[in-house]
Amino acid sequence: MHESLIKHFNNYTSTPLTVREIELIKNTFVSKKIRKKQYFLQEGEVCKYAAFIVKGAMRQYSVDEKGVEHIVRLLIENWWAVDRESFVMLTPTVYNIDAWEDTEILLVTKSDSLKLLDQIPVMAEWTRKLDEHHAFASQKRLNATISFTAEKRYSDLANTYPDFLQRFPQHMIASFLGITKETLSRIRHSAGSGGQAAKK
Amino acid sequence: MHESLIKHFNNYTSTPLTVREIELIKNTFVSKKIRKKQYFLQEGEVCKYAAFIVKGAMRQYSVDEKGVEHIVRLLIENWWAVDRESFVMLTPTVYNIDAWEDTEILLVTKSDSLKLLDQIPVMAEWTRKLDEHHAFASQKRLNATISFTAEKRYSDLANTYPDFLQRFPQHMIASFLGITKETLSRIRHSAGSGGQAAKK
DNA sequence: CCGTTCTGTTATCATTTGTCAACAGAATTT
DNA sequence: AAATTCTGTTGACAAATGATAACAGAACGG
Repeated sequence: MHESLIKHFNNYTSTPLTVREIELIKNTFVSKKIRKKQYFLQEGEVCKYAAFIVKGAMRQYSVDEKGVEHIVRLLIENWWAVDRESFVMLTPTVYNIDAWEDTEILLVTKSDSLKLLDQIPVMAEWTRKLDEHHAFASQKRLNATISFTAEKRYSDLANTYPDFLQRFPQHMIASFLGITKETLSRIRHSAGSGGQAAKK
Repeated sequence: MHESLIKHFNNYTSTPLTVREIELIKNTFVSKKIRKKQYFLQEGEVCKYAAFIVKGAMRQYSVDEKGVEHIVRLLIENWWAVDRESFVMLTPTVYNIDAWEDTEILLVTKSDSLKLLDQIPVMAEWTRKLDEHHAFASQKRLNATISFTAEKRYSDLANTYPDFLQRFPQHMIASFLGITKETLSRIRHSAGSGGQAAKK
């Protein structure tokens, strides 16, 4: 069950984890299952856990005054479900995170993650790499959002994360792109070129 | 000249820098002046330096096929001008960074920054804090971009970074917000409520 | 099995934003 | 001082997107 997490660590570091370190990690991360539509985090709470997704799919979103959901992240296997600001600063979150598929996650608290950071030397490198990775992705997405048309953003998404289109319904993809589901529907049917419209 | 950089370091760490460490930093960061409209980085280059802005203002932007500039970041004193992906991965950048005011910066190369990371223990903490800070800001901006109207984004900007409105012309603010200058002009004049339209 | 919800599409109309063009005052350059 | 560029505004029109509603098949739950 922890195998994918170990793999994930090793993917981001130059030195593989030792047996002892692996044991430490296995003893620290707690496994949990979340059913479809269950909340992992709700607006107003403090995000007490960071969750590594072993299997399943989740989404992170805010809700505006009109009750409309705005999805800021879609999450699948090997991604982390966490509101980092709330997790690090211990402030109430403005986001909700819930499961879209039945999901299996590995939980760690802030204090436990800090302990691991002390006990496992390569954790520092891992954290840095992951942060960098995250910063790159954010920068790209921001640039795409202000520079590209909705159509281009959709085809980018289709190329970069084709899984998303299979696993999340269109209205969630639309929300993630910052457009309505009707607009996405039209984009898909007009600009059939890049779209996997007819894929079954 | 390096004072603001030292202050900046101490702001992000729990332990102040020692005299020796301060010397090290002063010897590593190279001062440079850039005149208004000069490039610090051009599309296609590798971003060899990270630049701490001591005084002045800069902007980072991409240019699309039609030649339109899309500003992804506006930068002033105590901010870092760098395309992190290019700097870290040594890949060609897709961005341009240039000076909007005559600007004084402190430069560091990747290898020098890694040396400092070895020699100064609190640098690791500093890096982490800065990355976190950056991640929080990115998340917020992303959420704002997909959730809020252009009008709300503008008033948010006016509240969060009032300096920007004074120091950058409106067409840059507009580009930064992902709208045209005409739209921004109209927003400012209709929704006078939150706007500092009449401020001199 | 039936009713309900969910999902995606389409149509119509309203709103927002973009595009193009013209303009005027300010700032800059020569 | 004159010419040029920069900046911000405005108008008219076009294009993109949103809002609302209706619809139908799929998936789901009792």
